[in-house]
Amino acid sequence: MNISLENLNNSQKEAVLHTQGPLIIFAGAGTGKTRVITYRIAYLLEQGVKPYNILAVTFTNKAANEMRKRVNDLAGNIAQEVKVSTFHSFCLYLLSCETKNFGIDSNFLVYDMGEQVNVIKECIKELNLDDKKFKPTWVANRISRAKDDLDTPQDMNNDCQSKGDFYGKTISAIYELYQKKLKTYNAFDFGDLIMQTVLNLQEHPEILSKYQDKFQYILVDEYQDTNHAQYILTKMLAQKYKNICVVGDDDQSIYSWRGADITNILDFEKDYPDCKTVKLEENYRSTPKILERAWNVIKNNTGRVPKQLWTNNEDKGNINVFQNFDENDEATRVVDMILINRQNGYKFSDFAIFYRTNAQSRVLEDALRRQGIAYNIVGTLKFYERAEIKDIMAYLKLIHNPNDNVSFRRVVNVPKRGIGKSSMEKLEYFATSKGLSLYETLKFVGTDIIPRTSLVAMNSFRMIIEKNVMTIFNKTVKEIVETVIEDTGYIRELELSDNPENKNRIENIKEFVSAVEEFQRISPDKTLSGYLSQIALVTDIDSWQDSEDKVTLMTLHLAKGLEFKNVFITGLEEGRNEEEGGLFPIGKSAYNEQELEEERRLMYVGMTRAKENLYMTWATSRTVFGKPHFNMPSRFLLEAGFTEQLSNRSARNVVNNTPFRYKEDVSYAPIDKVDDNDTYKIGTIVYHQVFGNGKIIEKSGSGDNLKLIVLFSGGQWKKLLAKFANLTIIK
DNA sequence: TGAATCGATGTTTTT
DNA sequence: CATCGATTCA
Repeated sequence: MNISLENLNNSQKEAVLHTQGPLIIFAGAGTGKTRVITYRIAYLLEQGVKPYNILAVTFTNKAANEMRKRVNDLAGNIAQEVKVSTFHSFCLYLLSCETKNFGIDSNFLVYDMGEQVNVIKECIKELNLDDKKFKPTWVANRISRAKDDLDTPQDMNNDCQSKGDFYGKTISAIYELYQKKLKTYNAFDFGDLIMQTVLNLQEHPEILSKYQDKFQYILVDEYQDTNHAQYILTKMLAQKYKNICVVGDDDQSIYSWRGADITNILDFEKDYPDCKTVKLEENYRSTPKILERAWNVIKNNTGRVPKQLWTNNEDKGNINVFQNFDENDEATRVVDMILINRQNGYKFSDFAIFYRTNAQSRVLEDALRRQGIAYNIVGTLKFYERAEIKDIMAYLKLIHNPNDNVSFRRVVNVPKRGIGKSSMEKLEYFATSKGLSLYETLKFVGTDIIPRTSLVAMNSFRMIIEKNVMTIFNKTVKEIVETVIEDTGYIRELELSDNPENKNRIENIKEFVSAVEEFQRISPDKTLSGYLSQIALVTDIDSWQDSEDKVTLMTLHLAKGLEFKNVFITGLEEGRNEEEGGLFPIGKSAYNEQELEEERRLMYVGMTRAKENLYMTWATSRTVFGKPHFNMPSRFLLEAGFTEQLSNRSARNVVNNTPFRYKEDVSYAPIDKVDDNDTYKIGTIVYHQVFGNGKIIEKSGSGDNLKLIVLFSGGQWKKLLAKFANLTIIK
């Protein structure tokens, strides 16, 4: 092996060659981050570092797979032994290896969000709490955040006690019961995977030491998205050798709502005072135009690590901003632009449509389907979240661990066996009083507790599980799945009904069977238990194929790390007031500086995905919950420097004749962040004699020179000199 | 027991 | 508006 570093620029080379000691790489969008990581690993191997001494952590399986593949291409088969995985699968691996030492039942499972919420519902019921006041999903969220911060139920309780937070104290009680239940069901949720790994390693220094010696070289990708628990985990592992390299971009931190702590990247230099810092600022992805606009947006954020992307790329392509009448108009416009632009030789797979919320995808899908354009939608109805898949999975989980009450409840009457609510309640009651799982209880109850017909049905259900439990080691996972489908008559039931949806469901189950087959082919751990623990960590984007010639639709969050020649960012709408909220920046985030900055980073991420053409669209009217809402253009459009745009009807004609023209206001004044005038605040609603009511979106200058940009209802806006505009403040 | 109907409720974003 | 849950009726 002989790694040539010819293909790297100086900063990249610096990052690759610094093999000993802590290193932080600020890698802006499109600056060849993955290339640096893969070269770095290859270079380490060339220097004689053993592959099994290297750990590379990413956030998605897709990123992990890609990295593994690219290291392999570069360094050859030796790279197979490098541990490349996501945080979650790494912890799963570690916990599975150490079940004995950590005192964990080796049959443990990973619960997904739905299952997590189910258990929480149970807890709320059991504690006689009002589920209106303690919304299960909200509680689940609170608990997950606590785990991200490594807070135990006791920590949470103490914390809330000292703050006098009565509500939070109750949540800590739910949290405590929830943990107890997870223990009896022998399950971990996502947060547990990380937190339990950390806690156990803290408790067992000798085992920690073993892993420190094993992973002497640690690489963390997307470091800006790590939460406290993940931060502690990497810090612990790296403590002995301090060969830790983290790669990230504070401007692309978009997961704080999931516990990601941006200070982890900003404070790295404090943790490792002797660390080396490398900034990658040369962008190889986008045109100068795109970078300039993206920069205009992101520079409005405070507390950034100073850096600015630049590029030598050819200045081609264009940026278009479209105002549309409503969301249907917007969708039609997007599809029109795809069809027009395709005549320039682009494939459908060169286009991506991004949106802020999943709900926006439907209208876009309809428009694409009308034109017969093939599309791939990533994220909404996740494959493994479909009811039919979850049903089959629940059977598998029960076979793996019959005490899993969550799965038991899910499928005891699926397909219909005539087991109703009242019978289940009786079983539940009896199980609670005996302290047994539902499945165990079923073995003891007689007709004195549950009516004969129901009991017979329940027992036939139990026999299906039992029969499969006995053969679990003689069969492949695929065979078990097939037996389950056969024994339960799941597909037969679907075939009987003439619900057209059922055809899809059957297709999905068949797809599921082939996915299981695929698992068997590639996974080293081919057992049922291996399968179940893997599958919980699989996400939609992992299986997304970019080889097909299809338009890609996804949320802006999922877009991170990807690139497309043509990018649409849709729904760029500013709300008119705090109560109604907007779409992007979403909801109340426009009124909270921290949240607003995260929205801005999300916009930045979206824009920097584009290689050649960027389209940004918004609609004056958008239907929300069946009611039309009137919005104004997003402030991000203004920040980017677009104060004029191709408007509704005229735009389409302009576009058809000269497709790639765009209007922009190059003299757009830089935004003055100093708020030295309290009369006119950003967000203030004002009245103008000619234009009516509007909202102040931006301001610049001061005193007599104070300039305001006011967006008036109806979507038009004006730059006004405050001195002459004679505005009346409404609110 | 289970299908049907009514009403409340909700949208960020997801490993 | 669409989905989920609870309540009602066959």
